[in-house]
This record gives sequence, C-alpha cells and structure tokens, in this order.
Amino acid sequence: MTHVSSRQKITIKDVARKADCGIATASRVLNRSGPTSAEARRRVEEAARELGFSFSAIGRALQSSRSMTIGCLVPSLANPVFAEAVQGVQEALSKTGYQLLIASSNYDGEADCAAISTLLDKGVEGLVLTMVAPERSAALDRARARGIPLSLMFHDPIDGLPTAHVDNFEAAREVARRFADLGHRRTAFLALRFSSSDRSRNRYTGFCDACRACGLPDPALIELSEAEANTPELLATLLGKLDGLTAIFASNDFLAIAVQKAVRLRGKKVPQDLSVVGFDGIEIGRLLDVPLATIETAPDAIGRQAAQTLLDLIQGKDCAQQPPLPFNFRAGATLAPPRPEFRDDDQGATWPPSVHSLETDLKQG
Amino acid sequence: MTHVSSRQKITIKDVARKADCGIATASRVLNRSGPTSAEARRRVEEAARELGFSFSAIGRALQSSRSMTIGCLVPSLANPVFAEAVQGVQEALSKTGYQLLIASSNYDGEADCAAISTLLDKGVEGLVLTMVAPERSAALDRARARGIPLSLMFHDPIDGLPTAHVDNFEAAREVARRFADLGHRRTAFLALRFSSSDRSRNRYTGFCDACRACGLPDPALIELSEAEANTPELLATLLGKLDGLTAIFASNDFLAIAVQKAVRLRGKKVPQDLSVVGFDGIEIGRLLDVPLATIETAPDAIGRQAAQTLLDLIQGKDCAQQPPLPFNFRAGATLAPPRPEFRDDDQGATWPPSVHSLETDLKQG
DNA sequence: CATCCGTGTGAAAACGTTTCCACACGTCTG
DNA sequence: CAGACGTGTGGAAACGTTTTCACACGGATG
Repeated sequence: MTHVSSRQKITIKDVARKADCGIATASRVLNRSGPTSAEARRRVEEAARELGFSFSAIGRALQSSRSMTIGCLVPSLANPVFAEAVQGVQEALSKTGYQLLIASSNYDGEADCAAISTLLDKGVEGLVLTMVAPERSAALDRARARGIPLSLMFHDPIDGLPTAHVDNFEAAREVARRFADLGHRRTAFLALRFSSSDRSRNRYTGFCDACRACGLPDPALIELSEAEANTPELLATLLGKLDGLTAIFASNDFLAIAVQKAVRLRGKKVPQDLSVVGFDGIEIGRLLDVPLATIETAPDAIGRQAAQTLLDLIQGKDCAQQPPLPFNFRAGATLAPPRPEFRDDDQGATWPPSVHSLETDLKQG
Repeated sequence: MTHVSSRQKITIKDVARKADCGIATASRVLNRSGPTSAEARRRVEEAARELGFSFSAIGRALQSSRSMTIGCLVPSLANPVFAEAVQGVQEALSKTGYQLLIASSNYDGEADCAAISTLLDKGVEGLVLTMVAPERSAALDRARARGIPLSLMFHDPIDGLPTAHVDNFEAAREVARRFADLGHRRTAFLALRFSSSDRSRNRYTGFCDACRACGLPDPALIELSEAEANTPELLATLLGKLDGLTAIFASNDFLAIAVQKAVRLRGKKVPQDLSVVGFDGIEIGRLLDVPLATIETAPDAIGRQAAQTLLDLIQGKDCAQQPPLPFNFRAGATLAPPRPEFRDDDQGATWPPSVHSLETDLKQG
C-alpha cells in the first residue's frame, strides 16, 4: 500500500518508463487531455499510483506560464480585519485551485513595494492588495505595465483599479448624523496611523462633511501614537484636555474600547459623559458590559469580493467596478444623548481645539 | 526613467543579447557568482537596468530545486490567534527571502490533508503546520517520507516532530490551582470544538489533573456548539443548569467574554457569582469593564519560533525540540473568591453533572 | 488498388534558470 | 621557448512539464 520513502522526487518520466510509453502519452492520460487508448490509460494510471506520482507545479508553471498562484499583500495579519479579509480571499480561491502567496508590509510603504516585486518575480497570476499608499507606488505601476490583474481591498476606487470596499466616507457621515440627531455638538475623530491610511482619512473627511452639513462645528482630530493607543492612562489624560467633548468617533473598534476604558479611568461614564462609536463591527463589541455602537463591515466579504473580481479579471472578463459593500450601523449602549447641560453650548473655549496644540500638550505632559 | 510597458516578460537571454555576452556571463554578473571582468559587469548591469530585468523565481526554482517558498497551514485566519502566529512566521521569514504560501483547513481534517499535498506539489521547502489531527495524517506522512522539513505550531510534541507551543497542560493546572487557592470547589471547563482540538483536550486534562491534586471534584466539561458560543442567551440558559458552579475556565478568551455576557444576562455578577478565567491573553481583555483573568500566550512568538526551527532544519542543523514557550497568568477582576455560602459545600447535587445529560437538556430547552 | 481520414503515439522543442565544461587568452615559471 | 596556471568566457545540459509535429496504423472511400 504505502511506499518506501524515495527521497528522490518522482517525475512523469519515471511514470512513462514504468508504463513503457512516451512522456507525452503519460501526460495526456494523467491530464485527460488528448486521445489515449484504454490500454495506455490503464498502464499509466497504475504506474502513477504505484509510484505515488504527483505533478510538479513548478515544472508546470514554467512551461505553461500559469503558476496557479495569486499574491496577497496586507499591512499586517495581526490586525483581525485584514486577517479576516485574507481568510475571505482564501475561501474564494480554494474552490478554484489557486493558492495564496502572502506578504505583509507592517505599514511600511517601502516594504510593500518590495513585497509586490517579490510576488511578481514568483510569477503570481494576480494580486490582491491592501497598500499603504496605493496612489503612487512604483511597484504597482510595474504590475500594471506587465498586465498582471490587480484587485484592491479596503481602498476607495483609485485610478480605475477595481477595489472591494465599504464606503468609508458615507459610513462616517452616518455616524456624524447620529451624533447630531442626539444633540451632540462637540465631537472628535480618533485615529491611529492617520496619515498612512487612506481609509482613516476618508472616514475623517466624511465625518467632517456631515458635521458641517448638520451644522456642527468641525470635529477635533486626534491622531494617536501606538503608545497612546495601548496605554489607557495616556488616552485618559489626553481626553481630559478636550473640554466639552461629548461624542467621539474612533476609527476602529479597538480604539473605541480603549476609549471606554480611559473614560472609566477618569471616573466618568460611557455614554453619560461621553458617547463612543467605533468602526469595523468586531464581534466582541456586542459582548461588552456596555455594548459598543459601531459601523459593522464584513472584512471576509471584502476579501471574497476582491478575490472574485481578480478571478474574473484573470479569465479575461473585464468587470466593472463593483458597488461598495454595504455597511450597517449597529446600535449600542455607548451612544446616547449628551447630558442636558452640554446641549447647545458653544460658550467657552473654541471648538475644535487645534490638533497641533494638543500634541504639544501631550508631549509636555 | 520608466520603461515602456513591454507586455512580454524579459528574460536573462534578453539581457545577455543586449549586453552582447553569453547567458552564463549575465547570470554570473547578476548573481555575483563566479568571476567576471569589470567591462562585462558594466555592460550587463546597464542592460539589466535598462530592460527592467528581474529573475523569474520559477525558472530558478526548477533548476535549483529551491523554491524559496515555505508552506503554512492553519485552521483559519479568522481566529486571531492563528492569524497572529502566521504574522510571526511571516516576520521571521521575511528577513531570509523566503515567501509564505498559506492554506487554511477550516477545521476540516480532509481539507488539511489536501492542502498539504498541494503545498508539497508547489515545491515548498518546508512546512509550518497547525493541523486538525496531526497524530495520524496521511499527507503528513508523505511529507516526512519526502524528507521535507516540518515544524508544528500549538501542538504538543508528537512523534519527534518539532513544535512551537505553550504547555497547555501546565497552564491549565495553574488555573485550577488558582481556583483552589481561592476556595472554589465546583468548577467547569468550557470548550468549543473540543474533540477536534488537541490543544483544548490538553487544557482539559491538565485542569482535571490539578483539580484532583488539589482535592477538588472533577470539573464539569461543557462542549459548546458554534451556535451556543455565539448566542449569549443560549449560554445563559446553559449556565443556569449548573447548580452551585462558582468558577469556570474557558478554553479561549472569546468564550470567556461570552460567559461574562451570559452571566450579566442572568442578572448575576462576575466575579461575585461566578469567577471566569480565559486563555490566550488577547489585548482587549485588559480593556474590559471587569478585566479578564487569563493565561497570556504570545502567538506571534509561537509563529516566530516555528519559523526559526524550520529554517534551521532546512539548513541541515538538526535542532532539538525547543522547550515550551512561557505562559503567564494574568490576574484580572473576573477571578475572586466565591461567596462565603458556597465555600466547602459538597451538599446537594453530585458534582460534576454528567455532560451527556447537560447536552440533552440543552437540546430540549 | 491508391487515397484519404481519424486515432493513437513518441520525439523534441520550449519555458528561464544555473552550472559544468571546454576553451581562449594572458602571465608567470622552469 | 615550452609548459603550467589563472582568469574570463560561452555553449550546452539539466530541471519537469506541455504541446506541436510527424508518423504509423487501420478502415473507409474513390
């Protein structure tokens, strides 16, 4: 039944020799391509089975220039949103025989250029990308020049590249409207790596846009360092400086939960003293003591759509840009009206405070 | 500067022709292997630059049978623990020029066999695996027979295969001891996909072992279906049936947080009415209203260690099994002594209730 | 009986590399 | 000056496939 551990790789030549036929015939039988006699089929199949033969994808790729591999680049798999998206890509691909070659950039623009090059050299037939700066990336241009099918994830449409995304701008507007409806006026937008993420930026601009449309003053923009995001104490002192703030929109759920913690540290309460809304819709948000209000998205669906688009592209269909995937505002107890005394007060310090002074304050503190 | 979009792939032949030299020379220059004249170097390098040449990894792999690719199989990237581990593998590998080909099994033993075969066919030079059933997997045997370097993640040592793991058994014992020290007697162990995860099983046996050693009755074993895990209401009714239970050990943090939610749903409090300890040490646990007590592990470190071991193996060092990676009990407010009236009471129903009856109850409910 | 066709077959080219080998130069040694 | 040696060099083989091409064989058609 099982076979001796032949350290040496078995090739189709071995099969052909054992079946006493030409390589071409063996190939035809094993691939069910081209005509073969019943007798030849029998002999080849037996030989292949006995030898435990299986094709070398490398030889095959070289000859046919089809590697059956697609490349995927995300900033980091440590971020569950990206990990889920990759899982989605994986699922869509696994039914088709394609394999996934992955790379992560760690939010470094240089690194993701380099990664794309390496993937290209490996002969991937297509690329699913979430980049740091897709607007101008030399590697991306190289890929397009080579005619490699491309599909983006999470990015808003750029340059005619197909992308699977939710409409960050619209989603953020919805949050602003909810704040306005409840009577909030002094709001803030909280982001990590703001400058290196077009997703965060689009959420911010959408948020600002709708604030204006609703007659609210501009939101304060708070850009956190990693240290601040991971240390609720730092976040707490930072929040303390935002006088009169009643509602905060965090650009992901993890930050939103950190804000809740920071508020508790200051002896205040969510939502009475501060309303919080997150983004992403992670499952744990539901299970919290005060369930998190957030924008639900489905990263796995993004991955699946991106993969499907890529497959279509590879097959030559030139598919139009898909509409954005739906998002859903999930109500949660972290969002409520502000305390009455905070309604309609535009007295006191101007709003929003300048971001610059905030940062300076923080560095001093 | 940039070049026309030559749809056609540029090979080393083109470079050689343009530099007016043989292929061998071009190869030697570009690889800095073997001797070359200054003049040849100049011409080849210029030609390569002008043509925008880069090597085809496929051609290279075929010739040298070094694919510079390693395969990685995990149950699912939707589980942040595995995703982080893969990120760790990635990091360790990226410094070495290896690329990662990934596959996920969705907790299906058949699928992970198939995936290993595909990876093998793609010519991976090594495999980093977290499997459903590593004890006996045909594909795994094939890999060993072929002499492909293997390294496992999360599994306890089996069969002489190197593995990067934390000592699940020991970690679980520590939890039992903490329970005992605080005066808990009636405990339970909560797991998802218990039967298909040796990790959960080892935690359970360790937990049982230490319970006995501390003179506690055996813990109740609660094996959840996906539906129960995701629906706090179901979990709540389930908990209601466990009379006298004062402490529960969940085999991951997500379950532990779900338990907290379920307890709240029943109008009870953690830790006063039920102590909860999780496993994994996810960051969010710290930020909860009642911070989660848990066993901290470092999945990325597991990934890095597994990758490093594999690299060593590939380079022919036969490295001994590494000791388990350290875990750390993280104290948290979800763990406290039981209410006094529950101390030392072995009256009432026998403990543990039979798992079977529990399940039946649930199906009826 | 000469042709034509369809079926099954195997040799060989091609895919892009690396590396072995042989060879053509010089320069040094005896 | 004959030989040995070192340095660059390019042709060609090899890696494992797929596919083109030519051919051989038999049966049907003129």
